[in-house]
Amino acid sequence: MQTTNNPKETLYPHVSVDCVLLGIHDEQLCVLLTERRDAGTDRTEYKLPGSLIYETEDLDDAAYRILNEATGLKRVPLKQFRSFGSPRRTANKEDVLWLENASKLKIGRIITVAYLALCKVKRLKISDRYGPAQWTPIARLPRLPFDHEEIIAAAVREIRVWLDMEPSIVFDYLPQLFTVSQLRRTYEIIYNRNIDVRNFHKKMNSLGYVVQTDETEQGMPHRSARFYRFDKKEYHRMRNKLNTI
Amino acid sequence: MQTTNNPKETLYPHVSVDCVLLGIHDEQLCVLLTERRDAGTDRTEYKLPGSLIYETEDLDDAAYRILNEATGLKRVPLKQFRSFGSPRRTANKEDVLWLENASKLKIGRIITVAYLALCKVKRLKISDRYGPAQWTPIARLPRLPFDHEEIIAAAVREIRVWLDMEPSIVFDYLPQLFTVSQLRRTYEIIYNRNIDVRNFHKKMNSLGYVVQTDETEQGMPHRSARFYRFDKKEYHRMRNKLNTI
DNA sequence: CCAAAAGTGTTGGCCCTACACCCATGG
DNA sequence: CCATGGGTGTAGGGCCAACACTTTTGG
Repeated sequence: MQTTNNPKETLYPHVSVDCVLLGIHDEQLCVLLTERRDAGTDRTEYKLPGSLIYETEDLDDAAYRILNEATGLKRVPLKQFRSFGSPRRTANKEDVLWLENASKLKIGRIITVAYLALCKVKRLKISDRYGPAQWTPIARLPRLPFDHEEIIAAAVREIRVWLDMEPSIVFDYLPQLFTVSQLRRTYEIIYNRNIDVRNFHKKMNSLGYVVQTDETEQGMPHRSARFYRFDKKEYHRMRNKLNTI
Repeated sequence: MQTTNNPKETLYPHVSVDCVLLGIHDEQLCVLLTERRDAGTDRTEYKLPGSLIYETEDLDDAAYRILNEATGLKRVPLKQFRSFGSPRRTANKEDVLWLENASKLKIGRIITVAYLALCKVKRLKISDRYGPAQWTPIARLPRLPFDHEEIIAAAVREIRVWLDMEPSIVFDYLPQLFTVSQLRRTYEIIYNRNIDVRNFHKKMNSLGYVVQTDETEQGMPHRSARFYRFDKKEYHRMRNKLNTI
């Protein structure tokens, strides 16, 4: 892959970054998987988007690079949530062969640092670098290489904690104008439970940073829903107030 | 350090594990630092207990090895909380020289995986492998190598979140029999705020897994306090019930 | 008897939950 | 006019915070 000895273009074959990019498609929580073509076979297998880091690349920068290569997105909040380093990660020789082939490097052991994001499905641009990407329901994952299944399970647990502590990430996911229903469905799918409609309305109206607009959703075969927007300034004002107590 | 090519005794010079071992001493939150002797000088400097991992060593196993080498403890709950991999970690040449000297390996870039634990101060046994260890108040840290100051700051934020989600870790820290005061002081020091005595008593009595014993603390120049114990079975029973809803 | 810490209840506010009906729109 | 989802209020319970006095012990 690399063509020079410039450390910015030289891979560091000991540490990788994998991104668990979550999104919602057909009312299901999905994860973005990229195709992995095994040399010499015509099977198509899937894996988490990820890559070895470069010699002088920061972990966060590597995660944003992978995000961008896989989706075309740039400013989605990404969270490092755990590192996986079991020596048995590379127990499957087929996985190692594939990686050695893809990186042109001799691979021994690899520690991977896992990142998490909530992404808009629609904005997805298919990357030509790592093969096409595909949203796959969490509930119907194919067999994945290394410990990617374990990483995804940890990510699903983690995003709920993250969303509890930093509700703004859900607004990066939604369009600028959204209805309370869209917001509620998003929560329901991420937490995998039903949420009471009235209580949810009350809650959102009490927050202060979810504000009504005068616009409504048109063309629905039922009463039209009001659009709301996320007030980022108010959100950060409230957050700072809490932190300084 | 290593003497053979056995992978169990060969260091993997790309990934290290650092442990932020927190404890309470003189009513202050402290972190365990180990001495680092710089070759050729008689200065004594300090660092977090940590080490490169071995070729075939799991990250968690490395963390427990470091815990044991630094304190003699074996079964303290350790939590991986973040990895640090800025290429600028190794910007200070003195730090790199020291590490190369200590490991007898050429060091380029290192990613470190940071772990956290709450340890009993009293049980501390001084390790002879990495030099003596010393409890140092968080509020008065010396200059530390690499990004150890940043790692400690992240650990202090993290332990509060961890304790909120997994209250049992505080009972691993306390003696088997403890008074409500001891428990409360522990919380006060970790969260760095005062806690109302009556409310705290009520709360602990309502939990179900903090149970009275018939024993009392003797020899105090004031009314003697009742000892309580942690009911581990009840704790896990309640925890499972919550998770299955 | 004094100092020092142990222990104990009540109240109000906030937030969460449960719960049922009318409204607006497109077809 | 009907099907579909949009939108609304109240009451009860649990948890938290604030707050002051009596009890026990050793010296």
